[in-house]
Amino acid sequence: MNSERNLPYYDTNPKDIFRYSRELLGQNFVDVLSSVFEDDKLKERIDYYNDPKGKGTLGNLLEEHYFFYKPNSSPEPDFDKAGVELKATPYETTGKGIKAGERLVITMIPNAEPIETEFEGSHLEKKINKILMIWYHRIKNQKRTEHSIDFVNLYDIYSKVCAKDLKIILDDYRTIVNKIISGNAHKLSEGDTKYLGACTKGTNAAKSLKSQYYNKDIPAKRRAFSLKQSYMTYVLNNYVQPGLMNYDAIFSEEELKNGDFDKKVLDKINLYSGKDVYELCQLFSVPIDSKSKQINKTLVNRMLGVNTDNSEEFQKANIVIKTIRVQKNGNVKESMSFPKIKINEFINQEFENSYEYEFFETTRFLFVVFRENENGKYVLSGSKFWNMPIDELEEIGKLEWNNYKNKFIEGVNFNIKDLSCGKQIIENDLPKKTDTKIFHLRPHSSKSAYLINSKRYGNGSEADMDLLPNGDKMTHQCFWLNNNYISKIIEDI
DNA sequence: GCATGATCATGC
DNA sequence: GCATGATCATGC
Repeated sequence: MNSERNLPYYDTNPKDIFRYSRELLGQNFVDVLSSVFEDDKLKERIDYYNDPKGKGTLGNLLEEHYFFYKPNSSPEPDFDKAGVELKATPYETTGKGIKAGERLVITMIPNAEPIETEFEGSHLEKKINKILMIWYHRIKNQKRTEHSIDFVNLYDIYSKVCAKDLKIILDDYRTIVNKIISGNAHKLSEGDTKYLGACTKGTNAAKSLKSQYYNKDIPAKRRAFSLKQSYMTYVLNNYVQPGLMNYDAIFSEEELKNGDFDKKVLDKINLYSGKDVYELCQLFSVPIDSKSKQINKTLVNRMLGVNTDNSEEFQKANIVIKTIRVQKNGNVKESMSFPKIKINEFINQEFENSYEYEFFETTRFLFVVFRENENGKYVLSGSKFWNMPIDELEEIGKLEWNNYKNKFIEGVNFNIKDLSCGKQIIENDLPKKTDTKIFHLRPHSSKSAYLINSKRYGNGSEADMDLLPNGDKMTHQCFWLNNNYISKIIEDI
């Protein structure tokens, strides 16, 4: 069909497509349209692609008006003769550099028919093995068509640089396929896997449940295979613009030959089970500083054989290392903190689109447990990977999250309490940890600071406070994963 | 001994 | 100075 068209490039060879694509560099999407349309028609097209409710995506724009083929949702690659899939994808600038703006959605996971058990020869393989990535700079409040196209790369999963990634992607494919075949498609979550994820499709995924092929009783959200945002950030900073990020890798290609990344990680840590923190410090020549709060995390990185704060694989997979101390009495010593919230953003979100939902759905944790022995020393007892089960997140998590949101909207009341030691603490009537099962909200700042009825309290500064709807301010808050919830997760290690 | 509010340590 | 990870301290 393509042969009938008079294309400005050969669409049978990936290299020709790539060369032609590179001519986009430095242009924005208006430039692309301007070379094809004039006047009213140009204006109409620009408006069409800027309409946030419209179906025209920037990817469609390029397909239709730069590569000159009709957008389709076929399971075949976009450039079928060359076997190349086209993806326009955003990147963003952050304080620390650049990051991928989104996960890269590849192709729908079938729900009405069997899933292909082998990656090789699958629909996914056809769509993912060669991807022409066209990266545009997404800037807040800028019109979509004005984003500039800054990078173009041909991602080849079978290339040398991706060799290690492929092993992990194959692991991930197996994980997802196994969950679907066992009739658990409704329990899929992006946190289940490392580079390849099963993401929900559409903003109303929760409302558009479909019956699953392997379990007729329980419907599941429609999901798509995607490359996780954390992985895309790595691709951007290492394959597209090499040298921007540097992390030590845990494994060589040879070590990953047979897959099974998770087990190999756990083995590396469990090798040191039974040793206390003091012994481990000596073993890894880590200075012993009793006041250091991150010594255990440093030790975990050493056990994994990396000298950077995080490893390449964990960075790509959005795996977060959390060290956990369990006291003699069996209790987890502390709840686990997360980034602080911004109350005025928090109350204007729906749970399904919230930072917390996104965080817990996509993040995979490596819990490393240190248990206190009879001498009061903390001894490494083991480790496990964990991500929050999606049903807990969507039922209990949602309820608890909404209780906080509603309380903020309704109004927070304070009680100023003078302690006998001369200090003052400010109590509030937000839901308490005891009211929750999974997570609770608590202060998180360097100092406490409040503005209540125009009066200041606490030792902190303006920067320690967050604005409430009624104009009062309170110390920055963040969600904490309850220590007793964590206890149950790690009781077997 | 635990819950809750307050604060510390580190790296950039 | 701030984000992040982690831990402390008081009162019940």
